[in-house]
Parts: sequence; structure tokens; C-alpha cells
Amino acid sequence: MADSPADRAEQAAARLLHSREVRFTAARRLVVRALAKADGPVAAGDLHQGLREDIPLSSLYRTLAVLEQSRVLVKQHDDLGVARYELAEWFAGHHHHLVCDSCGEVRDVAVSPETEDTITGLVERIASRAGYRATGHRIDIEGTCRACRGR
Amino acid sequence: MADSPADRAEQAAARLLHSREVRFTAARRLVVRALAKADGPVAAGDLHQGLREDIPLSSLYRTLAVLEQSRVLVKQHDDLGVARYELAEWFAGHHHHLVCDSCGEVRDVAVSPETEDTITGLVERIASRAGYRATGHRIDIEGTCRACRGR
DNA sequence: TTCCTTGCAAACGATTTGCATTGGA
DNA sequence: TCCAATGCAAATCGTTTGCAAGGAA
Repeated sequence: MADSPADRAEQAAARLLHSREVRFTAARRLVVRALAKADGPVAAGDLHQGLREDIPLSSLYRTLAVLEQSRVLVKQHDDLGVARYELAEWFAGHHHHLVCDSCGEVRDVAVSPETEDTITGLVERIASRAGYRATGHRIDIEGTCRACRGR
Repeated sequence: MADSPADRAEQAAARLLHSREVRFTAARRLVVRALAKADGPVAAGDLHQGLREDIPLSSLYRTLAVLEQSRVLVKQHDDLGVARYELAEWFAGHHHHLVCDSCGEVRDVAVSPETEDTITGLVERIASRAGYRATGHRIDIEGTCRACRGR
């Protein structure tokens, strides 16, 4: 039997949703699998186009809302303000984003545990100095991707 | 003569706009001064309410667009996807954001040059490994602000 | 005069919601 | 059976735009 990232994400989501007594319907499965295959956060519109089955946009948004509330995925916003969704770190592992200045592409990038530890330490220090208790951090690295650099 | 942050921002903006042959109208001045006084990025709606003079929202958006194109300010989006504006780092200095999990407040936080250097180094390394050439970075620190913690 | 800027109203586009219908346990 | 999930159409809301009027150089 296969055990692709999509399979693993689907199984993990199945367990999580079951424990919360939330149904894992066909549409929800499709979305989880699609996000597991993506290499960065995806907008609802792109998801809509990417899926073979034609799930109406309104249903898709509802599906995304349910999955977000169940902590299967997280929502964020790109430079234009459109919502993009990706599997929670819970599933996908902690990572950051590379944002291409030129084409706008957003790509996940994983960081070694040592580097992450360093970052976490810095972040906690910065936060506590300002009277915050840090619970997490998000880093967007702006730059030029290889494809755009080649022009 | 006074030389408040708002004054300094206004003077710097005046020079920059002049060099670009863009007029520094009353509305543009008001916006620059208001942003100079804010301690974090501000939404157009809040700006609209905050200003004494009643600038229609559409004009305000146009003002913000002009100032953004002139690189006086930058636009970003909060957790709900609404645009928020702040003076460019050019004016305000490089900084990061503290985002309160609980109340959603976004506040600027400055970082010591040494820490920034460390961060920049890490970021460049991460980017180049992924085939990117880093040109900048943005860090949002999620946490709980002191006020919310006290509840 | 000649542009640029403004105000108002209308248009837009992403996202959400009401409601009647369908489907799964 | 019964409640949750769906599809469709209509509503929302932040933001943008067309157009005519006002202002500065």
C-alpha cells in the first residue's frame, strides 16, 4: 500500500477529526490531500480550479472553515490580501516562507532544528523585552527566486 | 522649533516626494503624520476615523496608494486580510511585529543591530540553500501581550 | 490653460450567509 | 429519523474606479 504525504496527511486528519467528532467528508478529504501535495499556501480560487470534482466555491470556503476550526489547516493572507491555506504545522512540520519579490510565489522552506532553536531563542528574547510572552513566530523571507533571477 | 517624530517624518517625506515630483498635499501630510505617531500598522478605516478632517475613504485610499508608490509607506495585511499601512523602514527604521494572539493588536518592535545581524545571516543562509537570493525579511512574533495576560 | 487631485457614487472581487435540499449514521 | 453537509443565489465589506468638479502651477 502507498503511504505518500497525501495519504499520511489524510490519515492524520481522519484521526484528528474523528476525535473531535467532525465528519471527514469527501470534499474535506480532497482539500486535505490537495494541500498536502502543494509546496506552499494555496488560495481558495486555486484550490477550486485544481480540484477535478467541481465543488462550488461557497462549499469550498465552508470546508476550509471547518478544517481551520478543527486545526487541520491554517489561513493566512498573501501580499494582495487574498486568503491562502496550508496544513497546520502539526501536519506539515514547522517551516517558513520564501516570497519571490518578482513573481509573488510563496514557497515553504524548512529549517534545521539547530537554526530553529537559535531563532526561537532570539524571538523569545525580543518578545519578553517588549512585555510579551512569545508563543510562536512566522518568518517571511523576501527574495528573488531562481527562475526570476534568470531573466 | 519642535522636531517630533511626526515632524521628522513629514520633512523626510517632503524631500522624497519632491525629488520624485509628487505633490505633498494636505491629505498626504495628514496621513504621514498620523502614521508617524502610530505604534504599529494602521488600517485605512482606523486612519479615517482618527483624522479630524473628514477625508472620504476613497480619497484616503488614493492617498495611501500614492504614498505607497512613492515608497513613503508600505502596505500589509492583518490576520483578517484587511490592509494596514505603516511608514517605510526608510523612515521608521527596520523592525518586526508583535502580534497578540488574544486581542489581535499589532505592535512594532525594534531589535538591536547585533541581533538583526544574526537574523540577517540566518535568513540569507536559509534562502540561498533554497536557491533564493534574500533581499529582506519580515518576522511576526505571535504571543500574548501583557494586558491580555493579566486576565 | 493644463495637469493633478478631489468627492461622490457606482463597480468589484473575495468571502460569507440564508435557505431549501440532500445525504450519511 | 435527524442533524450535518451541500448547492445556489443573494448579501457583505473592504477596496477600487469612472467621471465631473476644484485647485495649483
